[in-house]
Amino acid sequence: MSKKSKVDPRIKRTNKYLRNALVELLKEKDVTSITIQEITEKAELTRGTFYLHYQDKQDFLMQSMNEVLEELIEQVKPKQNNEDSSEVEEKDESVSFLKLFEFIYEHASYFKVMLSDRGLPQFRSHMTEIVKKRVYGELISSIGEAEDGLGIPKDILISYITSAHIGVICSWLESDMKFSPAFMAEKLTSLTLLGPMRVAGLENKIKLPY
Amino acid sequence: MSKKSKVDPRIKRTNKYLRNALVELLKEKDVTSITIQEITEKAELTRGTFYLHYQDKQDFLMQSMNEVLEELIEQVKPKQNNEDSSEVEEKDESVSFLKLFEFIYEHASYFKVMLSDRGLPQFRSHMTEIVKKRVYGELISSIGEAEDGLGIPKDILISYITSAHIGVICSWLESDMKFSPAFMAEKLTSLTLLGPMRVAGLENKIKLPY
DNA sequence: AAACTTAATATACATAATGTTCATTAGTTT
DNA sequence: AAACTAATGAACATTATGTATATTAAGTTT
Repeated sequence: MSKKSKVDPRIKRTNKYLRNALVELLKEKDVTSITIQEITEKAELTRGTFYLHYQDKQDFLMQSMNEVLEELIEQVKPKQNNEDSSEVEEKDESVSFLKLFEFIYEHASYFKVMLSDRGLPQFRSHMTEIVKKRVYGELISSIGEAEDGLGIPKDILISYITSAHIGVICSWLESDMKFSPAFMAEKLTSLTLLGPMRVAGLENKIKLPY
Repeated sequence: MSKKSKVDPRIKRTNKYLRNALVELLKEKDVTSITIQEITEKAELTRGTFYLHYQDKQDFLMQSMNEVLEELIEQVKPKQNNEDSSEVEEKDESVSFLKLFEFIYEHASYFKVMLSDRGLPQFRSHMTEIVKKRVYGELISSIGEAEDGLGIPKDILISYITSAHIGVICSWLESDMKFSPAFMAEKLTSLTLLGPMRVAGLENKIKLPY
């Protein structure tokens, strides 16, 4: 049960070809209009081979999506303090957002198409859940489990922050990563902690309507 | 060129049936796996009738999406001051967010499915653009056209705020509109103006990592 | 290196959805 | 009532899907 599972290299190869073909096709057309035919053609495989591994298109899309996102979850997961370790690794929670940006940077072309409206809608919602968990974790570590007493319903707060994160990630991808992961992680954190207006330096120029 | 265009009532009827059928089907399965057959069947029309009006499924989806969203744009658009009017209607910009929530409330079941991952991905991106324009408008009215001098790149700022709005709208829809449009508009505005942490009352409890 | 095992291929086939055509019926407009 | 046009019904060619099977090729075991 160790790291290296003995998966037939032909299977690995086939999966790789299929996934690469998918990404290539997603650069040209949206996921809906891509057929299994096209995928296997571009992958230079038989259509029968596809059905040897996946039930249908949806199954294939979900599996390849999950592979990437499970890897992402691994990366972003805060290091669990080794119980035996004398050094408690009390690392900053927000480092995980840096790791998030770094991981996305590594797989930029995949994330870019999948988060665009050509990609699988489920990809976005899956990613949103992942980010939400992290946001939630950050908040709890700051304020405890306090259910209310907040000035605002918790789910609104969490949705606001989470979705803001996703939006910034998308715009970063669309700009072809104009800024470094570190820069993005820092800005994103201060946007949330200080609020967008204060970060922009517009604090006094705004009028509160209510 | 007045309001009422003389469109054959049969066409209106057909379109209505098709759109209703779509919404019904979207409650059960995702847009990808819905066929033209099913749509026309549920609408109790011939498949040939469908092709009388639309090129293909995508065309149909886009057209019905645009109908709804153009109506939304109309609603959300700030009233243009009548030049001749002695009373300049200097209404609060943020009223437009109230109108946004009210419109969505009226069409909740449609927005709910379309923004879910069963819906058209283009719907989300289209809506994001609409909201972005309004966010942009609000910002400019507060700070002028200032390109920089902001403490943060403008597109990051705009994306953060815009996407946060969409996220709050989605979570509101998913909760089946637990709160009133007015409540939502107010919370959303203060989240942005004051920042999520200040609104939540967590301002002092947080640690700034950088 | 030979024998075993399994992945990939080539091919064929049934099924389902698409998109088009056209004559006929039914509903609207003038 | 006549003219117009939308909707129907039916047929048809085309394309993608999903399944099955015998054969070839590649990887694993002994």
